[in-house]
Amino acid sequence: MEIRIGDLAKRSGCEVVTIRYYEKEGLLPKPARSGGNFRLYGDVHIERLQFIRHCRSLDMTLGEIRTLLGLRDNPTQDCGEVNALLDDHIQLVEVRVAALLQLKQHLLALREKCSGARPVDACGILQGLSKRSRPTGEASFAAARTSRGSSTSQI
Amino acid sequence: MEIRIGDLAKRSGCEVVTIRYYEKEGLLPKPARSGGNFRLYGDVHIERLQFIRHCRSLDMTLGEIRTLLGLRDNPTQDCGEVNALLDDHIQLVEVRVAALLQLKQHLLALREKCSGARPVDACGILQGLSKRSRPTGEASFAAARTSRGSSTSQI
DNA sequence: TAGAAACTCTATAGTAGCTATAGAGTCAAG
DNA sequence: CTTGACTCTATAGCTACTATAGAGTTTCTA
Repeated sequence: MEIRIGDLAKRSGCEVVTIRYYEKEGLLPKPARSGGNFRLYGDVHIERLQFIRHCRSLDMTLGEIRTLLGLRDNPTQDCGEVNALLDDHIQLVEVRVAALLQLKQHLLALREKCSGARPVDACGILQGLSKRSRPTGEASFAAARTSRGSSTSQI
Repeated sequence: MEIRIGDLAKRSGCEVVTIRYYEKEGLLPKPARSGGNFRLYGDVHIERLQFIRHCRSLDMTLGEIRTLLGLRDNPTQDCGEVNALLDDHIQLVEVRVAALLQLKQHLLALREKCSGARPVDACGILQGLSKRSRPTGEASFAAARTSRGSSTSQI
């Protein structure tokens, strides 16, 4: 059973270009080609792409996924590395949540400085932003930084 | 009082290249130049860069900051737009927190599938990742996606 | 069987917010 | 007068894609 890239895209819920991108990045093996040079995928590719997309839906980086795929392809050792990778990932998420919650507190504090429709000159928010912020101890919010991407659809 | 880019970097806690980047992006006005073509900054630049860095520490995008700077530079209208921008930003943070918390639940559920040091072939995590995940309703975690940047230091 | 629509191909550039590098010029101290 | 610290411009790289151009292939319809 061989399908073309468009069908694989529909099945996996990701874009055609993304599949080609994964191939270029070495996450998906190069598939066979038809007479007209179209990519032809089989069950192995379908399962592997599902694996990748599931990992992505859990917000793993392509680097982490590469590691997991490597462990899957080399099933000699024990799965301690898999556990460790996932534990690290969970911890990362926890750090991000904490940073975001603190960030939200700062934003709310700032928001309270202006409630009305006064002229911009007198706006407490803009004035608050000009000062060298030190409301409760200026943490680094780098961990909270996010992309505003479109949805990662289901597989 | 005119300082060079390195001093401004030290004062603001951001890199020299970042300052030049902000200038290129039109967030910082082009400064005067010395005889040797070095940038010379005054109080106006210092305050403006502090404003920018504070906004960045609150995780605003350069686009949002551009808007705020525009409102600051055009102080004719009321500050309703400032409020609205901040409200949007707060809401965005809330959405991200919710997405991350759900993500964490999925990760923890996955993590429970393997606890021991069994061979990778039998690892419940890898097997869980191969299946077309639908643990409790596969949300889109796009809002939780983050960069793992270095710290945004204080100003 | 011709033509058009739908699909696929490669290659390249763009996104955000920087960071890193190369290669050259400037300035102050010893 | 040389050393070292600083600055300059321009370019490429990072993540995980997305968008575009221009060409070829396959499939459907008239």
